[in-house]
Amino acid sequence: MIDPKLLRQSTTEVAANLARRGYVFDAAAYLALDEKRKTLQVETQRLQSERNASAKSIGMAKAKGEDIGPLLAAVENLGSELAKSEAALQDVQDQLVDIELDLPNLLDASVPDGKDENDNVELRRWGKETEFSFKVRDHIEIGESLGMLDFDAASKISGSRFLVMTGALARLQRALIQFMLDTHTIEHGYTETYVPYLVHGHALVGTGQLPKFEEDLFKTDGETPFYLIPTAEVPVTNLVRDTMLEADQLPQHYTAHTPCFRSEAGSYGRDTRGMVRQHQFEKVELVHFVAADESMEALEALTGHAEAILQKLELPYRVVALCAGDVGFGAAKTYDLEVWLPGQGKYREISSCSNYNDFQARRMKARRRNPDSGKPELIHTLNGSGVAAGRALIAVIENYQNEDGSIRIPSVLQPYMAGAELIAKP
RNA sequence: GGAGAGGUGGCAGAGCGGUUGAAUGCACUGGUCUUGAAAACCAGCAAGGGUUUAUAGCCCUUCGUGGGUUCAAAUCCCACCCUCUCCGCCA
Repeated sequence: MIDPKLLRQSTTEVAANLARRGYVFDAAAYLALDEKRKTLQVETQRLQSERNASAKSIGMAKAKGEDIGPLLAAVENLGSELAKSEAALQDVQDQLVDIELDLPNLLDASVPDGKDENDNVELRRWGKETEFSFKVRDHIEIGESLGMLDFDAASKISGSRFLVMTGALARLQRALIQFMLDTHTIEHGYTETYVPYLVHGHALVGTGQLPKFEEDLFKTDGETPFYLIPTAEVPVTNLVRDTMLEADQLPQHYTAHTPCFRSEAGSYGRDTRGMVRQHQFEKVELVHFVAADESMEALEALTGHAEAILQKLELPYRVVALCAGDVGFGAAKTYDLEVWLPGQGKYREISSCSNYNDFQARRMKARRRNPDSGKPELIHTLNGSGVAAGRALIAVIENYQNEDGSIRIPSVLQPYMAGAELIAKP
C-alpha cells in the first residue's frame, strides 16, 4: 500500500510514477472522493464530540442526583443523525481503501523504463553458455528416457501441470533443496523456518496477493477458507505482522523451503510442456526485514545470496533488472536471475529478488521503534527465491546431460546424493 | 469432535456501565545524586486520524473482529476469529 498521505499530498507525482508501469491512476477521482471523506469526517467527528460531551454531562448530573430528563430530550435525535453520518463516512472510507489496496507500489527511481520483459536490462552474466558436441535434449526427454519423470502418471492423478518424479531424480531435487538451505543458513547467516502452507486471507492481503490476484490462488472451501501459499514469502513475511521491533532486532534474515501452489490462471498455452510451469513446485525462499534506510543495500545482498547458489552449481546465468512495466505489483525494484537452459536455448527465470520497501509493512503493520526519535516507523521487507528448486532441477538436467542420456551430478550436490556422481538409467 | 478459560498500551497486568485512553510494574527517555557506572529518587512516555504553517493546541477513533442494547460500553448481549487447559481421536 502506498502511504495515503503521499497519495493525497503528491497525487500528481504518484500518478506519474505509476504511469511508468502502465498503470492509470485516476487522480482526480481519488481526490474528489477524498474531499468527500474530509467533509464527512469533520461532520461525523463534530457529532461524536457532541455526543461525548452530552453523555458526560448526563453522567455528572446523575451523579449529583439532578433531573436528567431535559438533557435526554436534548440529544434525542443525535443518535440517528450520527449513525447516518458514520455510515456515509464508512462507505467513502471503504471506497478509498479499495482503491489503495488496488494500487501497485511506487517504483524506485533506478528502475529502467520499459513496457514488458523485452525491455528488461541485462546487468551481468556469469559463466559461459554450456556447449555440447552432440544434439542437446530438453529435460523432458532426458527425464522420461531415464524413466524418472512421468507426466502421464501425474495427469492421471491430478491433471495437467503436475509431475511425478521417481528414483534419483526425485532425490536430486531433495538434494538441491538441502544444499540451498545449508548454504543460506551456514554461509549467509539466514535462520531456517518451517511455516504453514495454508494461510488465511489476511496474510495474503499483507503481502499483496489479495484482494487483487485471488484468481491465481488455490482456496479451500471450508467455512473459513484457507489459501494454499503461492510462495513462502507469504507465511514468512507475515512473521512480522502486527509487531513492533526494537532497533537491535533488525535486520532479520529468514529462509524457508516450501512447496508453492499456483493456479496459473491466465497462462494457458504458455510452457504447457515440461516442468517449467507447474501448479505445485518446490522453492527455497529468502526474506529480509530491515530498517527503512537499508533496504536497497539489502536487495543487492539478497540477490548475491541467490547468485551464490547458481555459482556453486556452476550453472550459467544472467542478472536482469526488471523494467517499469515488468516489476511486480508490490515491488519497488526487482532483479531476476535467469539460468541458461540448453534445451530451450535461452535464459529462463529461476529467481526473482525484490525490495518491497514499506509496501507490505504498511499492509501488515510491521514496525520498528526508531532509536533516535523513539517513534514507531514502518520497516522494509524484501524477498527473493534462493532459488526455485524445480527450475534448478531442470537447469541441472539440461546443463549436465551426457550424450548417452545420463546426468552428471554437480560436485556440491554429491554429498547429498550419497557420493554418487552420475544419474543413469537403472 | 466434547468441556472450560481467556484475548487490554513495546511487554506483563488491573479495571468489569458514567469524568478510564485506561491503575501498577517492567522496558524506554530526561533529570537529581555519583569521578564514572549501578542503585535510589523525581519527571516524561500508546497508536492512528482530522483541523492546522506546526513534531503547538483542539477534536475523533482504537481495550481480538463485526454487529446489538444504552444518553453513555474495555465493561452488558450476539456472532465470528484466535490462544491456552483438560478429555477424545490421530501422523
